[in-house]
Amino acid sequence: MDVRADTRARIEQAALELFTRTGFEQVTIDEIADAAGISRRTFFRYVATKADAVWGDFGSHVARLERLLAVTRVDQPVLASICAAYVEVNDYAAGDLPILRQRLALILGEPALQAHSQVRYADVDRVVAEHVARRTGQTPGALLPRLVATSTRAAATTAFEVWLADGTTTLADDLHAAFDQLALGFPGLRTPPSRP
Amino acid sequence: MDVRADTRARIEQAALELFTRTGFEQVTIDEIADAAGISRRTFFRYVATKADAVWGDFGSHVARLERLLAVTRVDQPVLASICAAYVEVNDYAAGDLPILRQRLALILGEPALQAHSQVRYADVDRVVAEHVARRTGQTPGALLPRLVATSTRAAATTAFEVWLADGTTTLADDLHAAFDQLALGFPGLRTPPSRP
DNA sequence: TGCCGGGTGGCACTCGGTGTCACTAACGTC
DNA sequence: GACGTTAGTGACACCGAGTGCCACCCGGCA
Repeated sequence: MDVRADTRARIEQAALELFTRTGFEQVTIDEIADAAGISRRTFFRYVATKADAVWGDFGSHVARLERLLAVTRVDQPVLASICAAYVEVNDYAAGDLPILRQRLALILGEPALQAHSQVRYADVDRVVAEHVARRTGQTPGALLPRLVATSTRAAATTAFEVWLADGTTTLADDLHAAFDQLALGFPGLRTPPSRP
Repeated sequence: MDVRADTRARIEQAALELFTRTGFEQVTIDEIADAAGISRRTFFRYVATKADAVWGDFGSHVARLERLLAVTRVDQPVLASICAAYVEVNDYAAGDLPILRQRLALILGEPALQAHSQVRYADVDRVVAEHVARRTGQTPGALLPRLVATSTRAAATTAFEVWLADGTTTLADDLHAAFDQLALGFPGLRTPPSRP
């Protein structure tokens, strides 16, 4: 089982490097396989699709988010609990930030990966919607749980974009900033461009 | 040019019918082409990808949204202007609602089409973000314009989902309900499940 | 008649993704 | 030591989406 983890890491590393250098669409599975020292067939034994090579094990991320949401205190506002969970899940060590940047740049920049992300985010939305439903006593399919799930994810995605583009801010700060706007109904919209 | 519009309509009609009956992934381009009475090669002259057969000319939709946003009055709240534009763009005639339902069921239900929708929505987000940027004097890449764009689209998508699943409500009502929640910072979260 | 341009179909090709089979290297059992 | 088992791998064939290229047809026009 150690071999598997090793080759999987080699695949992801090779894919990430080739994608960022040449562009997602331009890179062929054979090229990734060659770079990773495996065959084309073996590539698909480790990674379901080409796009999945960029997302590590996102499933465990979602599972962690779900666990965090399950143990939130009831006296905490719902949006705050979701924000805290997002922040915690995305609390990377400083050494991992460069790879995170690389991944995010691909996911947010390459159209094919943008498209694929929707499928991945569907799991996140489901988990958040169930959390909101539990908290408000509604069904997960009702308007409010769905809306909170999709718009908080929109907030998180936007925070990621800003964090990636800016380069000086903290991911946690950007997440908090986005969630604050959301929770207060966009007070920034009522602030004119220039006024002391 | 009349021939083109006709065959294009035949393609979309055949695709929509086959997709809803058999499922998006199961249907082959050859089958759509056969049903539309054209060759496989001609199919791709009218429709860029298999997924595009479901989205009519979404580009004109986005252009209409952009025009509507451009002429909004300055004294109208920004979120209200976006909501009104969404409602207006999606104001279908009663006779077109069945086809809209069919389309939406596919787009929101089939994973492959969900994924593709992300690319389509990127244009909508850009238009809305530019509108918000104009109104607030910020750049379209700043946090607030991006966030408003993505979360209003999330609201619209959720409204579509609820409208599709419910069957008794009006699309305009669902859109207004979602935007109201958003504009007020989710007052529904502060309402306990059962209390007179 | 010849020319031209739009619309079309056929064909070959690339590439992502899947199913199948054979091979090898462990590993334990008799 | 011979044997079956199992995990991991590679080779091959196959399917479907999408693209490039070329030949064809047909209506308009000089």
